[in-house]
Amino acid sequence: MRDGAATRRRIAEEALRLFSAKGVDATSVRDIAAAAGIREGTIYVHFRSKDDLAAAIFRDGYAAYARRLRAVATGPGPFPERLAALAAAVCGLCEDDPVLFNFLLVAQHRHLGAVPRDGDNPVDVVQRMLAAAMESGDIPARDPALASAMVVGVLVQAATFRLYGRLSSGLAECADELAAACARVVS
Amino acid sequence: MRDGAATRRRIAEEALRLFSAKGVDATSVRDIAAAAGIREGTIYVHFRSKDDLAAAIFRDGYAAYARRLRAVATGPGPFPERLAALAAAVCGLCEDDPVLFNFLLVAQHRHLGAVPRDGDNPVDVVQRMLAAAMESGDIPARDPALASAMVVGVLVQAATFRLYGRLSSGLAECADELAAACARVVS
DNA sequence: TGTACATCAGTGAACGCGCGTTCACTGATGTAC
DNA sequence: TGTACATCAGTGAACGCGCGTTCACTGATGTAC
Repeated sequence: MRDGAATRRRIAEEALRLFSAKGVDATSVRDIAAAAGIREGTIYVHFRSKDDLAAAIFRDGYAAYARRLRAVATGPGPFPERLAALAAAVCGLCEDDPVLFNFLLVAQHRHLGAVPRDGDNPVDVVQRMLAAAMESGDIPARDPALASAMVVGVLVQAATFRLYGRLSSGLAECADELAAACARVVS
Repeated sequence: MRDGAATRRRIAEEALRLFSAKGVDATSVRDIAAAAGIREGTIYVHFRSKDDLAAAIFRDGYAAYARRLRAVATGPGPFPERLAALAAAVCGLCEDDPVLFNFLLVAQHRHLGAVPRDGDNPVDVVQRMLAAAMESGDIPARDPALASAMVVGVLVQAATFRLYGRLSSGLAECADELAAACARVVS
């Protein structure tokens, strides 16, 4: 009955953990309240609805993800280095916070429609980076959307395989190989 | 009150359509029954539960998908041709039956755990094809799982972009370019 | 061909359960005087 | 410093609704004689 911001954070944290593990629909408001050590009603002090909670978690996680990618994608270095850094960043995000990564992966199909196309979006970050590289002649020109599908596909599918236990090694050990694959696929 | 097999097929068809459009959880048994022109109880004549229905649709769709890929992946031609045929097959499946493709995409995270690793699995088909190509020296040796992630990633992400309207052209027009991208990424 | 019967797809109404959400209330905290 | 008050995070019990599922029953169909 004190620090509202901390409670809100705890609700979001526990909801993310449960949404990621069981899916949004299989997680009840009571599950979340119990995990956060509060009553159901309290959730509605901080969020308008369960759907609003899920959307807020997705929006924030997706935006944070985009920010981290933008930081390496728009750096000053040469394109090949920035592409390698991008691959490493995706591997790092998947390894460091698999719960968030898995949630974004599973929930994307539900929330992607509501994502703004303003750059707070990991895919747009990649697409702009590749479009700029085409303009400056670093890579051959092709449809930037298709090129970003290739790079995103290589990285996200590898991360997905990792989450599903299809990969024998960790993503960190694959980062260099994935970076090289991204370079090959857009070359 | 007559042809049970036809009714079962109609239930599965309408359920697939609704599951693909709204998601499994947002589709009620009553929705499916109404779409199929029957009463709710009839669904339980043909399926043990709603979950069983969704699982059966996923299993059958995934297996059919695997069969079509296996047909082109294990053909007699040289590896580059078979890889190109694989890319074309994925594009064809996405364009010909976007409802099924979208359902498999969205529902995979729920049902992938129950998928057997016996080759009735699109990913295993690709992985085996690439492992064989490595053995015969068609492509450099690397972790087959990682290599299949790259190829599957390129193709599925392009198809995903297509379904989300991120691609200006159809997948059929991209098939050649995607085939080339797959060849580059495993080279 | 006509009759009796078994089968089973399909019906229709009902079941209870768990869900998301609401709301009057509590009580700790910070602030004004 | 002490008192009165406003604020608002959090409670606890309850709400009704829609969900998946059940089941006794119907009646069309195919079969045996």
